[in-house]
Amino acid sequence: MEPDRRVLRRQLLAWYRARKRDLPFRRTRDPYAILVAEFVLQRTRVKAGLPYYERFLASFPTVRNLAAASEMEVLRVWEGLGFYNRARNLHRASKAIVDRHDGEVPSDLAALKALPGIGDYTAGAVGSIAFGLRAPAVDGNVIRVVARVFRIADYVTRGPAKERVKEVAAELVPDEAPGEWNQAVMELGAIVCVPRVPKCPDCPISSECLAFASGVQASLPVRPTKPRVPVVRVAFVVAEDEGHVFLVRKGEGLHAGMYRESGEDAVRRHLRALGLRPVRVERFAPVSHRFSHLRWEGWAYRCRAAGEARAGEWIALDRLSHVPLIPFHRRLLASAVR
DNA sequence: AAGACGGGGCC
DNA sequence: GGCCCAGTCTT
Repeated sequence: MEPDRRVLRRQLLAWYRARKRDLPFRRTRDPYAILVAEFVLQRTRVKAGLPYYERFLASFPTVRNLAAASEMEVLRVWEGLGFYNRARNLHRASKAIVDRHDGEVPSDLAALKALPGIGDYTAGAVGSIAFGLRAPAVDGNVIRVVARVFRIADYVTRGPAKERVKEVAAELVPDEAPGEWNQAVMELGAIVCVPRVPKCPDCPISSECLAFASGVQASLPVRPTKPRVPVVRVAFVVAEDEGHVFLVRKGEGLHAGMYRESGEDAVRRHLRALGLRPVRVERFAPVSHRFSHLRWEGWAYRCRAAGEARAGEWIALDRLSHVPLIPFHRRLLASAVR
């Protein structure tokens, strides 16, 4: 028997209103603050993103503030959170909002989705929470809750199961308080209907849950297993030349927009291009770092160069705190220049 | 439809 | 060590 939509809405909304966490982005009505929160929370747990949300708003309190900042300043605030294209896209979005929408976050779905970094989820979240639009916001939590309550047992990443999840999620959104409803489903997925061992005894809608009724909740939703993590051989170099460190700003790809050390060969090439002569290169520390989808293995080198750098990406040691680095590089540099 | 893109939490 | 997370963009 199908879950009762009316019971689902009533029970879950009542639970949410009584038990929701007191989160800073739930205390504001400012569409810009809500937009910032949604960007920060893309593929990121509330616990991990919260400090960054606060820090970001403290640094850029208004959309015009953000639009006026440089990309480097924005990335400095984002440093450590990951998925750095989010920061670049949010920055670009702020500029578009100033240019095309007179500095006001647009209040319709189409205009929201036209902004860089805003897809179906974020448009629905901002639209419903900030502007009361009856739009679904289907994130990982919603997929999990819907797959369980409606016992959707096929791969939710593709095909008809994916469509069914989106369809059900959209149909459940009530006319009244759509923003509260979307947050209620996400809240349930975040603290009760959790991935591994869901807390069904605490669940306000377990009476309507088809997965719970048949005891299969822990095995839903179903996702294809992911490919193996490749190993990348690397050589990182710290070049010492009167206190300068050689850094390369990444254009695109991994860590786009961040500064990082280049590989040994690239450093030698670049040093020569700068009119410098690599004099000595010595290995000083093994490098082993695992990311979510790849692993670095190799060595870090210290090198000394002769000559005087004319120009290029030389950053003085005492200015390292002013450029966006990934945390791994910051730690490596700290150990290298100690 | 699949792959790229971070980093951290948790078992 | 593997899985997952308040996703989006590009092939």
